[in-house]
Amino acid sequence: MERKILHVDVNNAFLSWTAVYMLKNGYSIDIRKIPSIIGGDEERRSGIVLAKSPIAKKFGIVTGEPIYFAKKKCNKLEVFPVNFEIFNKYSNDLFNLLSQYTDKIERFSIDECFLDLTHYLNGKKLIDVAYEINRRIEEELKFTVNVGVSSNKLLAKMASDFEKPNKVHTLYEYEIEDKMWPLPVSELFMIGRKTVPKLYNLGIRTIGDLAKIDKDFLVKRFGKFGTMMWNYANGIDESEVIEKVDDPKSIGNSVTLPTDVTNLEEIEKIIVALSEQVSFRLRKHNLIAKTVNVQLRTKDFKDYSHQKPLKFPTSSTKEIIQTAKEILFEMYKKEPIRLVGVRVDNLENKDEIQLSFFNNNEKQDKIDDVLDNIKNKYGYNSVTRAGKLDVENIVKGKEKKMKD
DNA sequence: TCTGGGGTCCTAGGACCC
DNA sequence: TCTGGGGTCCTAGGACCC
Repeated sequence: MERKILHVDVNNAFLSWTAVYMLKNGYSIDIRKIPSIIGGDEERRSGIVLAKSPIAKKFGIVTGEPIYFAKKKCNKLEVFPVNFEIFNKYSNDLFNLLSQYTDKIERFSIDECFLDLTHYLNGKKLIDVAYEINRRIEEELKFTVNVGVSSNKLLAKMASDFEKPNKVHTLYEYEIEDKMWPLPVSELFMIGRKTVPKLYNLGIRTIGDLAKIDKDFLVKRFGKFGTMMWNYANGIDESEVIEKVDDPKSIGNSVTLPTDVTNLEEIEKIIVALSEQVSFRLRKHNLIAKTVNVQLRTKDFKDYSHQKPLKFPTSSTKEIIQTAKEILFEMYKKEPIRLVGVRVDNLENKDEIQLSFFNNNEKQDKIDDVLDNIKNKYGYNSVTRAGKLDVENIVKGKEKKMKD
């Protein structure tokens, strides 16, 4: 039986949400209608474009490029900061509205959802529901979305990417040849900047070229990825819309440093602050980790990562800091470091882990517990170790609030 | 005053075992 | 007595997404 799938994608999400928030709080200009971007902090060396207005786009500004370049393309460009508190609120508003239509809904990212309406249409037509959702979001939430309509997730997602903003598009199987095959192969989901040149070398320029090439040839050349590319180019995708109540598979925190650092003790302090944040989030999910991973990026953008199993699965701040430090000492080669990251992998539910494998250090758990409660009540930065304020500022400064 | 930060998944190659 | 080979697990690195 053919499935009834929608993909809902917020138009210029970060910029639109910031615009809605500002208008609501008395700002008279709609920043969606001027040359504007949402960008990182240039002083912190995280100055890249995260979202752009349609007018900014006309100046040739692209997502991901340095703000410095963007400003050169348009000298009237207005730059607004990131505020994830606002983004999460509007993301939840969107999700709650869409949840009225089906229980089978997947939050694919902060600004995208898949809906499976196969058993939830109650006699309505899928396309009518798509238009209704499109209209209701604009009226009730004051930002716009594109809605893609099809029989699987891949096609619905490709459809929502057609003409923007505020549009509803279908991409059914019988439309693939007309609507999808003429597009450049780079437009296909999962074909990124490294794969495009490889395909070009094989004479593959459009999604249609990819669809028509011999599948076995692609599989020999690209393995599993070849199978996936070929299936996608032919509009084949059996994956289910999954309501993701499931736990994360890894939790990480990384930070670009205001200046390159070569001093090991400095990097160590950063590692401590990052580990604290990671283990705090781990406990929030009631998870324990089996592996710790440390990432370093050198000043010329070379990334290194090393991992190490914890002696026993844990969410203890002390243990995670300890292991992260050991990894750092093993891997650090006296180079100038631009970015430092800590992440935990191989996560398990704390209640499900076998007791014999779980070294239950009640005293340490109690300390983490007390500090977590204070953080939950008064904010993450309310608890700070003596002499660590500078580092906290670097790590937490990323999340600094947008002041009017 | 050039290049974020959060993730997921895959793969090549080495270690180790029988 | 020159060099096996299959299976499994682990690690580092890299691809992609938003």
